[in-house]
Amino acid sequence: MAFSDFQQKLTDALREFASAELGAELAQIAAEVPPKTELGDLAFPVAFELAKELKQKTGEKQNPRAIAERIAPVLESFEFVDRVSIAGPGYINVYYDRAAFVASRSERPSLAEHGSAGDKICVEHTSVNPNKAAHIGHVRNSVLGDTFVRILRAAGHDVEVQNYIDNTGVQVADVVVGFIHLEGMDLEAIKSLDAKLAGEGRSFDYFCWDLYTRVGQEYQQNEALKENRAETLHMIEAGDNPTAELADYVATRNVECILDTMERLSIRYDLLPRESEILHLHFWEKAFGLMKERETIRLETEGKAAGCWVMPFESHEGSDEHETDKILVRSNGTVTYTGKDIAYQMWKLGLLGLDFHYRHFSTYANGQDVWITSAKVTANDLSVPEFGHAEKVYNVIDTRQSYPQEVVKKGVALIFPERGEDASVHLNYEMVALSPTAAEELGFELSEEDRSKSFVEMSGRKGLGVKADDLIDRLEKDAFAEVEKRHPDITDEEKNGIAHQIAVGALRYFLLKFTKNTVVIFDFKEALSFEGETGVYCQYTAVRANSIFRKLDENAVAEAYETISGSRSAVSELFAGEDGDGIWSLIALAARLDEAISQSVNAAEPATLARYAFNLSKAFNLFYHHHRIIDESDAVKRSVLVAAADHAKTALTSALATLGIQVPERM
RNA sequence: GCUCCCGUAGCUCAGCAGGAUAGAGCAUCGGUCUUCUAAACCGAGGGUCGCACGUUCGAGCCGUGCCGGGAGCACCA
Repeated sequence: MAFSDFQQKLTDALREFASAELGAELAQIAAEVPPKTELGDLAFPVAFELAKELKQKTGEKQNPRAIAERIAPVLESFEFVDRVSIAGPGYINVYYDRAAFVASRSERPSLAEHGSAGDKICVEHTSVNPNKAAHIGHVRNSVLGDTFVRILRAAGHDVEVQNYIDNTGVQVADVVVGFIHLEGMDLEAIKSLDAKLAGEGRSFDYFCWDLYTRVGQEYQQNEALKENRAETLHMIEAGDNPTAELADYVATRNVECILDTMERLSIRYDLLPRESEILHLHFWEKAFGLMKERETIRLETEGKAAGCWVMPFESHEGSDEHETDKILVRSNGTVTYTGKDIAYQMWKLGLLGLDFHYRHFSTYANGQDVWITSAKVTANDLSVPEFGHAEKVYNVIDTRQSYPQEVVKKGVALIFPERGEDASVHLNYEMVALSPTAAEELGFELSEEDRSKSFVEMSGRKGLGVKADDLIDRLEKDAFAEVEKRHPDITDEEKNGIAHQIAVGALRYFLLKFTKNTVVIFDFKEALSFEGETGVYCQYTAVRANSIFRKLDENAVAEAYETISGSRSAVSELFAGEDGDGIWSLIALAARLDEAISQSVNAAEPATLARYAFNLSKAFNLFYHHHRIIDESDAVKRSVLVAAADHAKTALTSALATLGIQVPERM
């Protein structure tokens, strides 16, 4: 049984007691982890609240300590509770039975079993415009999304991962304009360029990155090119023409490149829904019809938005410059992104009444398949899984898009009030910006104004950004050098493998340690660090733990648990002794993994789990420096130390896996 | 103008649903490797939690006002 189960039982008992004996109905019972191990494993400040409530009821002043005294025996009656103490003005501190707990080997009944079947959750993340290489800002989105997916799965949910491909948007059009009008290329020329780049070890998405920047610069002085953009965008949206075909090739190649980048970080997808299918399979028309039917939108006949279909939006004030309502259909009849997203969200929730066709896109090295949407029915080499039909949807999107996301959420809720606004969650996070120093290290000339700012925003259009693959390459190179220092004897292949795991650990943790609404100001020194609060520190800790078990006999762990079970009183004595609190605090922290995961889920905040992994690592290192495990001569103590290390290792490895961080055999 | 977010140690950030003496990393200074990996550990210094009022037994957290910073309010996404 885990600590979370203990807490559940105790709060239930408390609630019942308060109701039956004191006549107080407690809706929520606060519980907290005491600041120090000596103060117990769980604390209830509930006596303060009860004192207040009883005073209101009876008019008599109540002493919280006296109430706490009455509650203590109730909690003490549980077999997993060793004792209860009243501390300070009336805290009820619960101490678990340490010897009994440590004896139960922490086999994780993987939280998966807690989940109820059928509550499918859909998480959309990454959704990088397929017109250039991914940069560090995109990676924050992907790492947050992927980690949240892992956390949801660890909490027992069935999750489907979607990466939306905006293959018919302005950004793709811009690169297409570059290929056609700046490079003078047709589809065949692009294909041979692609082959040539591959031969030179250069990548297509990097070429597009530079080309996109050039197009952006050219627009500023070339009006004709801007006209080409509008025309190109129109051709791409319409489909079935050479420009659209060219755009499809460019977008698809960029998707492949971006998926390769993400695969380096162990980030994978189930489905790639494309905007072209939203258009061609008439998802919008269907949603549009439903919205008109339910009168959630109206056709504007006068004012600035005359001729547009808009959704009323009262919570935002209008002004001279800004409209109150959100335009979904432009006066020329085309649909805005927000409009298309409403249709897409409805599909995700299984509310649209239409479906995509699907085509197998590729298979990952681990055997997982990725599917992509298709406008046409295709012959399937594998049976197509069911996509969409989710109970709940999380959209991992930059906080700057909060306003349109609010419109989307409201739009869906207005059409399907029975599902409400809760069905769709905008998992928003702040951007990644560059420190002025980092921008200069990338070779960008900064204006006086930029230099005085605390950060510089990245810009795909200006080509200002840290490309994901560049950063991973650099991390792998640095990690390789560190591995070589420590293990000169192993093969390069092994070194590369370890360096890769370290690089991924460093990068993922770096992006997860900040809470979502903190702007990450990217700094090379910090991102490349392998010391202190980093993923590498956590990995190193787990590696240390593993090397203990590697040096122990094969069945030493099983024997340790047997010894503990057979000598309960000696174990209790040990825990009551001078090393007791120290050893127990590690075991207790390891037992809180479930709580860290459910907190992460409830707050939709992966940083919570990242911090937990770091704190557990610190606790293990403290323990490690305090005790010699293998050399311990006292058999009982040695067994407890082995069991404590085992509890910690299991929890840490599991926490790291949930963060998408692997533990190398050595490093 | 309106909406949202932020302000905690020199720097970068945590701080759970309001609870016990406000924490971590980095940086600085001083200690630890014949040992289960020193990518580590221990110690020291460093705080009017932006300011002011209020609610509460109790406020970094809640409310109001102010100051300072950021983002958004497109027929872009």
